[in-house]
Amino acid sequence: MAAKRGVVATADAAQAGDLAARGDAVRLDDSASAGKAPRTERGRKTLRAILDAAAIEFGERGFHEASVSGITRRAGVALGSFYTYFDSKDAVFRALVRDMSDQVRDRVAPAIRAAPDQIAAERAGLLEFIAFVRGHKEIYRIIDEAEFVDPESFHLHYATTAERIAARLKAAAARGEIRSDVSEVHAWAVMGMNVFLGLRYGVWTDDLAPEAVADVIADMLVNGLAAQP
Amino acid sequence: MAAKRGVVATADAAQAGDLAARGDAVRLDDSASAGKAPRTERGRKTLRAILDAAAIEFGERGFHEASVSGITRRAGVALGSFYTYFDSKDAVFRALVRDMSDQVRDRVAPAIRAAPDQIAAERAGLLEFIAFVRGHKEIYRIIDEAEFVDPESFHLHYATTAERIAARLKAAAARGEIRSDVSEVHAWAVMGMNVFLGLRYGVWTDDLAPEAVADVIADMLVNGLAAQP
DNA sequence: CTGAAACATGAACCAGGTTTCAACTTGGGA
DNA sequence: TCCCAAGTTGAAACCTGGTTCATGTTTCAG
Repeated sequence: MAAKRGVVATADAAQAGDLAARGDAVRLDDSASAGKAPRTERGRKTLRAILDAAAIEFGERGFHEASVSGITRRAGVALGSFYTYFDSKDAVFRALVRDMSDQVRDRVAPAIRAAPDQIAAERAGLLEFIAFVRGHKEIYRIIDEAEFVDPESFHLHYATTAERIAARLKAAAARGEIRSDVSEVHAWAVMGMNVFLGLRYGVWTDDLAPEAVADVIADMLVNGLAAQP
Repeated sequence: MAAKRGVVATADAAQAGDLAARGDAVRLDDSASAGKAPRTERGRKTLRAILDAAAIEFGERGFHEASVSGITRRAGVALGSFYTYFDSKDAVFRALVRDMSDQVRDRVAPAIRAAPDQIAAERAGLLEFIAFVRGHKEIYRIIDEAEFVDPESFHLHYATTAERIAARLKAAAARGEIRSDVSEVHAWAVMGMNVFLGLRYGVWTDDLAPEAVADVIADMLVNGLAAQP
């Protein structure tokens, strides 16, 4: 768990520490609504506290149950300060969805890149994804709820994820590592598997090691479900 | 498209015709909140109109954007009549989630039962599921939003679906039709694939025939992703 | 036919939460 | 040191929509 960062970081907000720990100032500034980016260090700290608090508030209560006053209370700032950085409740949510989507990608991509072959890559990707989810159980509530609150981001998240999977499968096929006829359908199948396995073994319970899940799936990707010889 | 059923069925409500066409009186009576089941034919018609309208309203606008007055307007009944049958907005939603969950099962199960072997069964199940989804695009919005509005139903829906899949895979394994080590992990993988393929090829666009999707997946279940000899 | 139960109606009530705003504080550059 | 743009504050205006309820209408068993 990250240490507190100044007086504005309440105990609650500190729980989302690594969101802030990335310390990505450019992306942080982008997160605020247009024309509302902070201009001083003080402002950046407040924006950060609000974003961290929002991730927790939305994750725990869902978009509609969540309240702006709940966010500011967790962040330890006044209600009005929220509107210094965001135009609306919707706006923070949108910022958060984009941020979460980016975080998953940034976390999973390196693991995939480091794998020696494509089956190992899919295994590593799933493994890393489940691990990520265990540390960010709020991600499902936020991305799933985007279907209703911010459909564009929802669509974009899954469309680009599927495209990324399709691209890497096709590249692997070109290298002869997997079957040559891989398609968008395979990509969506892989994505669907991963998302549901993340929900079941990442969010719902920790009763099975991510490695065990990844092993089963890697084996299934190689051999299918057919009876083994 | 089903024909209108009496004056209370507005054009909008009639779109969800087959919900009513099942004409399952017992389940319909269950749908109302406790102690609010209709006792006359007139009451049953009104409840049915409200349920049909609710499916459309929730499907189009999502739970929170949807309004009780929107439901009653579509159903062609007064606002107060809603509370003759349901205790709250949450209550209709809950009734609808259970109903949708049952509908999917009732539609997919026979197709699976009729298949000659387990791979054919999985293919038929996916095929039927995509077909069902194309006729009920609102199902994703309703079941997905249950994660927030009615978590128990959401959990139950996926937990029981996964159990059903696991059970049929294990039975097939016992018959020697598929690999003998199938587990809950395989079941969740299959479910995840199906759900996402339904979203992509059932809800998002109709650009690929369900048969084509099902063929690709059936082949993948037999041979995996590994390079073909 | 008749009356009591079931059903229908929609204006009004009300709680809860978003957003505004005018007054106040802070901090860093000149 | 002084100044002012940036940032902070929280009470209250404002909205929205769920729920209630008193009144009127329909149904059907006896």
